[in-house]
Amino acid sequence: MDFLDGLNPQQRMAVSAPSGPVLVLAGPGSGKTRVLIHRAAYLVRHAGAAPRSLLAVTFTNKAAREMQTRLANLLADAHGAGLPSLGTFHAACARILRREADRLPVTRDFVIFDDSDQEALLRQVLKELNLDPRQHPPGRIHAAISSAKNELILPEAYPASSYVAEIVRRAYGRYDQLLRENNAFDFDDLLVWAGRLLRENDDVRDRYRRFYQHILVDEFQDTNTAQYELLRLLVSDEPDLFLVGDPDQSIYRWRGADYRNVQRFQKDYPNHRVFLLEQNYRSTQHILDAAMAVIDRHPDRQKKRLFTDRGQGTPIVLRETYDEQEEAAYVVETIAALTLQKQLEPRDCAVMYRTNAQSRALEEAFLHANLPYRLVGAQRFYGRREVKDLIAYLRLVHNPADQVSLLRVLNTPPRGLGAKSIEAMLEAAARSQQSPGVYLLDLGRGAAEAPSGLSARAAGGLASFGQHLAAWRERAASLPVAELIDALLGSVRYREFIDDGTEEGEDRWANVLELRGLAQDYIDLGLSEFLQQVALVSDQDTLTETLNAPVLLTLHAAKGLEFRAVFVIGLDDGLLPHQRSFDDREAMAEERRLFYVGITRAQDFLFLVRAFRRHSFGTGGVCEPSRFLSDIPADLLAGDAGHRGPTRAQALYERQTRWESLADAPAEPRYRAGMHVQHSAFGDGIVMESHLDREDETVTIAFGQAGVKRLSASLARLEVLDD
DNA sequence: GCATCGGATTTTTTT
DNA sequence: AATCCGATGC
Repeated sequence: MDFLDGLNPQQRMAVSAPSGPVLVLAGPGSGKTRVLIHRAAYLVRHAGAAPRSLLAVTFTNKAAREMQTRLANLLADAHGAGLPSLGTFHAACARILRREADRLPVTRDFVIFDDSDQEALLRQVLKELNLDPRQHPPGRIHAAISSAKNELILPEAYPASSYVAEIVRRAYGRYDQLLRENNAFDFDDLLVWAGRLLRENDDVRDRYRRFYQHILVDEFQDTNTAQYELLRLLVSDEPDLFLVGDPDQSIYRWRGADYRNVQRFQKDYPNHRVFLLEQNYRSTQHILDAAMAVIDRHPDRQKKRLFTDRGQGTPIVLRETYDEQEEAAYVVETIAALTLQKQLEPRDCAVMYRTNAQSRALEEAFLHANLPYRLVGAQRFYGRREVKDLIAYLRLVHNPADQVSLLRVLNTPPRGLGAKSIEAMLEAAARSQQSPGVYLLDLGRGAAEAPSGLSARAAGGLASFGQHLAAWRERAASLPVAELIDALLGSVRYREFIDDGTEEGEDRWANVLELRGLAQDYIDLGLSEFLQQVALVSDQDTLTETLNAPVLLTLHAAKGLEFRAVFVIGLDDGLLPHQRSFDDREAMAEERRLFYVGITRAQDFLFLVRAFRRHSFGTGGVCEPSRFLSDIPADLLAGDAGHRGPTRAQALYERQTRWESLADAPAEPRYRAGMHVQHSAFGDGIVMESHLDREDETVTIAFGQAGVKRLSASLARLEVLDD
């Protein structure tokens, strides 16, 4: 079969374009991922490219994974020649940096600092510089440093244009220094240093240029300066660059993304070709018309005309509710009604909002209705304390120079090492010109002098920690990660610390075991690769595909997804567009695009919802409808936009009756009592009970070895052996 | 060294 | 309103 079949003429032209710089401007739902994947396949099948000479980069792991699977299918019989390199910008950079570590101010064992590590390090910096973290919030300084890095501005070049800027400049310099001392890169460094490596080492650059002859980029509108420069360094003078993107969907400006890279590219590569994908395969014409009405108000943009052959569809519903409770109730009720009428499945529905805080009212409403839901983002698995603790232990074992991790675990669980002992230890380490971790190792085997002025107990505690660390390091060299974790947890009696017998304690311990299970799943990965995996994979992936429930997510998180029914809630001026964007033209334009992204996620049904009154920060206020709403022509809309006032009692009553009928028609649990399952850490077991809760399925299993455990189905990776 | 209290803070967050 | 951080007191 020819894989150009099934593509429309525009898609086909883009896919089979001659080698060279290509820009595909693709409207929402126009099959841009499809085009990217087919282009990769085309290069291998028709242009005779070696799969390995392809590099495809995406922004999310999810996109990378999807591409991987689909590409593997397309290239199924061309196996043996290997598969293209495929991953996120950050993962690709980490791979390169690891390989070329001897040219860098870190060792091959460097670790990757995430946001909370970065903030911890910044707190340390502020302390050193005698700055009050209240007046200079670490988060804000971190943001400033991050955008400087994304703009490729080095600390020395950071403009000290104001007092605050001077503070940032100094913090930035010291922060970077400390990162090197910790043998660490932060997220942004991965891009910055990969670029630096290629810029400063001609031989390395030539090597990669020869190796990657074809580069493909997804969501190009979201690249930042560092990423764009990196691309320029990676391609030769006659580049085969295939970029896919949509400037109308650029929503990460505040993270340094610059859709003007699209224009920059057109200027830098005057011989490029542009392809426009305008046919939409996702939404009804009503939805597209509304989307275009919103985005056409956007100044200076290349106009795209979106069309579909899916027909007009149903009108868009605009609904004004009294407050956020009624807003949430309306959403739940409507989803309930749609699913009861069998118009669609619960999983076909999504609720999108501007800020995470808005999920709260929704969660309560779903909870009250006894309906399950799936929440994207918010409470992150890797953000949980116990998970971070364990990762910090592993990182310390892997890289004793990692001071941030050391300080995190040194007294966790408490072992009598308080602020004073730690200070003395840091001082002694500095005096012996060692990183604190290495110093503790020395102290453990009696090769270093104990810190002065400490109680025997504290000094003993430090030495004993050093001995433990040495023992773990020894084991790390020979044991799989999962077994190292066992040894570690056992020797610090972590379970006793975290699991206090309450339900919460059990959950915490279960999270620890899930991480262990993950290590078991990636049994082939060494400690280094495992840590990198953990650092670069976010848990957007925790989204359970199997649970049949509506999805709650921010508009940002919704990009790239589609649902039959979409509710965009909180359409109030001040929320969308967000108040903080009011006085910034560019920011307002981005709010508009954000709304556009939300609208264009919908396939069949679109609900736009707002509340007359909204409680924020304790004070309840009356709000105006979003200014974007007036851009949508009235003839596309249905609903009761003029209806105001407290209909709560009535709504409450209705809710009650509908929920009762719904309670017995929830989504199906995946596991049933009596099933025989296998867990990577606990072995074989029998399911005793399983139920759906808010965003997941909780399974109670009796394991032969490990006893009875309650696990969450989305994380546990259970394998069903037989029912 | 740990618990508790008080005060400040509150956009979005691919990696 | 709720949460998180830091300082204070035991």
